[in-house]
Amino acid sequence: MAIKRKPGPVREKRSDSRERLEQEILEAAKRLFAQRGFGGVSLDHIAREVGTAKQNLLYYFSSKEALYRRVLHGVLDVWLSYMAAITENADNPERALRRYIAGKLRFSREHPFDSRVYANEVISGAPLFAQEIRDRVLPALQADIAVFNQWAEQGVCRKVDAAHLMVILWSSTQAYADFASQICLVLGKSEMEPEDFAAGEQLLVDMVLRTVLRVPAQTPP
Amino acid sequence: MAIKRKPGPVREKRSDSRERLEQEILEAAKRLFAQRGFGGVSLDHIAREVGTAKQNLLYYFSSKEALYRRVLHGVLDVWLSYMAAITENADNPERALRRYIAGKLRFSREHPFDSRVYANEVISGAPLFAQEIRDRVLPALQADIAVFNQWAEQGVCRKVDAAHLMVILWSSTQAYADFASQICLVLGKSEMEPEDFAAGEQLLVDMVLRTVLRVPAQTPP
DNA sequence: CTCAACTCTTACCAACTGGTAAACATTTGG
DNA sequence: CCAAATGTTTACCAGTTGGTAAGAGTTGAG
Repeated sequence: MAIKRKPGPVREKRSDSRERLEQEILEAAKRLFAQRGFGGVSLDHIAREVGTAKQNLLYYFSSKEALYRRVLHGVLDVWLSYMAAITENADNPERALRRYIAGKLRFSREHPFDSRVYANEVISGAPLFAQEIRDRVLPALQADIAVFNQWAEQGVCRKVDAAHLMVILWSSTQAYADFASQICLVLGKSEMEPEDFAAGEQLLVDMVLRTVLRVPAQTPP
Repeated sequence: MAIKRKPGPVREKRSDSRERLEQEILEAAKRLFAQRGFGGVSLDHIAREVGTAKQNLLYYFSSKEALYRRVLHGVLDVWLSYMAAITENADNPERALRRYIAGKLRFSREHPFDSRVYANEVISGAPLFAQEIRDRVLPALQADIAVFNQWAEQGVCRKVDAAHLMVILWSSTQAYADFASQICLVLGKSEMEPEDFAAGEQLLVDMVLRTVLRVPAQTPP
């Protein structure tokens, strides 16, 4: 549990060590915030998880809220890094949508804690997060919506309410991280497996392409 | 803020008064748990909201966890009461799906706090809730899935992965309660209006019917 | 009217909360 | 090797946490 401060044969530079511990703290904090929300986690709790003292956290992060904000910021970095598919494939709606959905589901599978931290924050009204969502998420999203509207105008796809389509895409892909415990109960498994993600992806892609595309996609019957 | 304990002209029976206060406590607790999660709310906090003392909560509910469980139980009551559409309309897939989606969205609009309490609990792994989900939600859900499979066998609708369809239906309808703050940001409003729910409903119904039905639904083009 | 049951309040408690101050230990540049 | 910068620990704090014990008010049935 407790981490070794003295490294192996090669001496670790102090700045490296600092960064490593900082990352460990952020990771542990993320896990715990994801599970219990901001108010349900104490600094002591996080510190114990990392194997150091609470006061040491406050050396690295000036307050609990500051730590939480750093976690949120990191979560958003990861989140956004999975979101570029639509604008990158603006010339090909089908590919754009397929990749977008695949990316978001990959995010849910690879970063469930990030997804849950995000969800917790939004559910509680995003008191600390609204500004950052406005600054970083909204522009990306509005670019996506603009691409949709462009497709519709060009007649290459059906006119849909792009904002609500995004809501549906988001929520159903994130559900595979946030509501994993419930999906497991439904599927009768203790843990989700790759094929479950694949099944969800296939269905969601099918639904979206049927709705959005003018010409049927080359889906297996 | 503080509630009057002395009632109006007609004297209130003791048992009525008790029940009323109990309900008030449950309501306040639900609101707060919805926003901050179990760990983020203190008994004192709830008590102040109701206008009584923390110790009085502990007279009505033996512990914080007991109170929380009661809230969860009530949430599930409401949740389930909106869920019967599919089995009730097993003879008519289109109507069943339309009503199911409409019902779940109505739940999100009319009971956002219930939805959020549910979401918080599931996100944190449903430690206290798993059994009740197994006992009360799963049967209803499996009945719905069975209806889907029956439709598919009868050839009246396309073969879809019913479990994952339910996941998508759930998550996207609940998103209109749980992620309301984010949807508002996207829509550029401070609050969602009935037409926003209607727009989401229309799109979701469209997507589902296109995917599930063999013959196109009578949707306006 | 009386008394027992019920409701609510006061007084506590030990454990924990986020946070501060300062002493101590360790590295590192010069 | 030394001093200054960088980390870590110890000691502490006032406020809050969930929970207990016991007393004070209030109510309704007989």
